Amino acid sequence: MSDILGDWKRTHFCGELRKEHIGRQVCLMGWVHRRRDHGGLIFIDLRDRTGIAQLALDPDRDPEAHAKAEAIRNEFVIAAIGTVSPRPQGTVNPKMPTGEVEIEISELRILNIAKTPPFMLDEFTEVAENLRLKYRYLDLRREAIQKNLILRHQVAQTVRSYLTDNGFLEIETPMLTKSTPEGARDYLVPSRVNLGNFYALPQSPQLFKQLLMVSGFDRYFQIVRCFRDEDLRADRQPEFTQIDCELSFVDRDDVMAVMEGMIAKVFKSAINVDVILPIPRLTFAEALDRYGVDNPDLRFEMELVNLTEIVKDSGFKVFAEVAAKGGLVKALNAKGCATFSRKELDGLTDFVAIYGAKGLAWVKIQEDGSWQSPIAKFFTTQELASIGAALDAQPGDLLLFGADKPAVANEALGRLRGHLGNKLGLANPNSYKFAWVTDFPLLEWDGEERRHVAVHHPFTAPLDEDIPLLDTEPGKARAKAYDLVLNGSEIGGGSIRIHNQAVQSRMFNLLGIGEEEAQQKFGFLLDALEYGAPPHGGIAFGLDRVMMILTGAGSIRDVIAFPKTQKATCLMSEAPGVVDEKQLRELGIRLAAPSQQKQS
RNA sequence: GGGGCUGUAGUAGAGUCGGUUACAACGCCGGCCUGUCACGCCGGAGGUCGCGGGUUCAAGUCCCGUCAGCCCCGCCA
Repeated sequence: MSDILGDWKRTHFCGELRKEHIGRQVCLMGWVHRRRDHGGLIFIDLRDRTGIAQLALDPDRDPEAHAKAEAIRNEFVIAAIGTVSPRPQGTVNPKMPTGEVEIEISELRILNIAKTPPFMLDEFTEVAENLRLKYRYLDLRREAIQKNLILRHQVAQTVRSYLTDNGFLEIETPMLTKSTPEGARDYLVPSRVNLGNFYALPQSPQLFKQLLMVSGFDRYFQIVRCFRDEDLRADRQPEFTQIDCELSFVDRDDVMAVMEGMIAKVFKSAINVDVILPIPRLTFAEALDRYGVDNPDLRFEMELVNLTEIVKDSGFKVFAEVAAKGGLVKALNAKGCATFSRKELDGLTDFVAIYGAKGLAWVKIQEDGSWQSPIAKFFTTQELASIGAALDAQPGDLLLFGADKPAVANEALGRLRGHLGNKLGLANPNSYKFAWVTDFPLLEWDGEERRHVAVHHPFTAPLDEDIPLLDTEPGKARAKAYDLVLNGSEIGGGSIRIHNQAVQSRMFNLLGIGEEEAQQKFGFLLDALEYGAPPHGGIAFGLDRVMMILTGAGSIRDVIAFPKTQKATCLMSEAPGVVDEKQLRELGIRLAAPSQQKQS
């Protein structure tokens, strides 16, 4: 049924043919996107990764090729030789880049037939994602997702050339490495030659890149896969890609300056957006105060306002008690939203409840300036005036209040701010607002484990002026850490590292990692720090998240060729799967009782 | 571990208050058609209503459970 390729050589890609090619004899190869059979004349839209070209088969001109074309169906793989011709007057298709020409086919070869695909591969058909993932190789033929992956390649190329131009060396680090405490759950790989021992897949090449600095490579980068066995989200996959960088003899400003240059170059080359440098900075404390979260969407205002001082002595017990217990009373002004219905307000209350808020007080400012609100009656005229002034309340505005422990009040209102920004269309999808967030706390108290844990990671250096705090109030020490935030998404983060063995040991101590454990888990790093480690620091960007923003993808799966489902399975390969008893025996592994295993 | 949404021909959907043979579109198959481009016209085939149980004279529809996909909380240094 199908023909051999023979000695045919492709001369052009489908999407590149233009008026300039008229008169040329060309040989195209690709997939049949669509066939239009007029009884006599047959048109075939031939597709490859560059686009679509129209093949014209005329029974009068070449009966043999035309007869062959009658059997052709969608997604057949064909090769065609013909002459690039102008389309007749009035039949030019301005919607297609190749719409001014067509190829008058003289010879046709069917290189492979194809079953009818389980779903249409055109740009119009919405397909359930589980089906797309099962037939991923077909889904990947579709233009939208091909464009994403092609852009991803271009971004990777831009990154490589920028970093190379700036003295970075691309060096690979192990995939089979050692499990370390702290951080995410590891993916483990059993060792056959060391029965009972396990490698861990890297959560990031953190320790190795620091050791490369100790080795004197000065600047390192890697576009590298990382693995974290945690639950998935729309922007989180168990294996994901980092643009991982480390630099020697630098402080924070040096890292941020080099890296924002890279980001600017990527955005210019990928989507022709000019990133204004330097990227503005705000401290973690300021971000929380003004936006409630450490990854604010800066495309719109609607900042949070702290009303704790104004309401702490008010007659509204809910607010007064929160203030008395050290909590926060904050509010935001949803401009022009006094028209919200009761149902919409309930929806907002449900939304903040997700983040632990027990309620959401509201005030609608009426056209006559009066306050419609269940809580207005609890405040004095003076208090109302102060609240109104603090929030710049105007007729038609909707004021929304949260009162809780600082963490809950900030997160609930901060997330509400982001939610409203999207709902009200304040977040312009064509706008790109970057910010560095700096001065993160070094440590965070873990109530469950009753110990401090590192906010960034255990190798992050404290601010020089906060080092004395490590002995007195470690929880107040700030870190030389920085995140790059874009449109409400954290796209990168890094820090200056501890390069002094004594400080690193002290850090482990603060984290409740004993000397023996530190030696066992991180001994090689501690040793290395004693052999002349330069001051160094670095950063890692989430390439997948960057690509989501550059492509406008709603899901991380749309920028990854073969992604996993929310349950971390691959619907195409059906990974993970069971393995032979023999394989397990070689690894010295015996499975727990079947009742403890997932049925499959 | 928890909350929510979805599941009906190959695809994406409609299906009212539980009531006749589950509907139209796209795709597919056949026929016709020499300038279409999401071609058009005529005809045809195609269904375990995710799966299991229950209520009922009667279930796509109501109830319970379960599976899968998605979104979220926890988790993700």
